[in-house]
Amino acid sequence: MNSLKLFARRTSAAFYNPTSSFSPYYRSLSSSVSAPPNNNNKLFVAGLSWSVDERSLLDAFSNFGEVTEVRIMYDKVTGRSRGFGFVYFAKDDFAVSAKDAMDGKELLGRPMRISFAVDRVRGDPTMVSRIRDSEAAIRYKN
DNA sequence: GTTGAGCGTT
Repeated sequence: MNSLKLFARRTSAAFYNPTSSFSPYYRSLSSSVSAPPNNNNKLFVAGLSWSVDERSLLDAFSNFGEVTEVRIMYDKVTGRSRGFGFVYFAKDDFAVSAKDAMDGKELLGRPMRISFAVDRVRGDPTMVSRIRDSEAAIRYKN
């Protein structure tokens, strides 16, 4: 019974909508005190060409400010790129301007889709807000 | 020699 309710709640669109009172983020929005689900200094970069490595990703993003770390996710067995990665900036402003400039731009022939990274939480599946990043960045500011 | 939406390690 309870597990059924939980399933229904988690699969509802309201659960994933931070503006909904069904969402676990609703309280943090109301109080604007808790940690935001989005990191404004970490970028999630998807749509990467298989041949893009961390070096070329760093080169592409280091013009916008200090990049503290770059990661590309590789397949455990084949060792090939999974086509997405993360870029960590020293400041939020760097990430914001990098996203604005690079989102949709091509790297090695493929357009990158960039958004602000969400924190992965142990256990639960990662929840990605369905609202636009630009909107989220404003909404979750501080 | 392949594929193409996505939110990850210690």
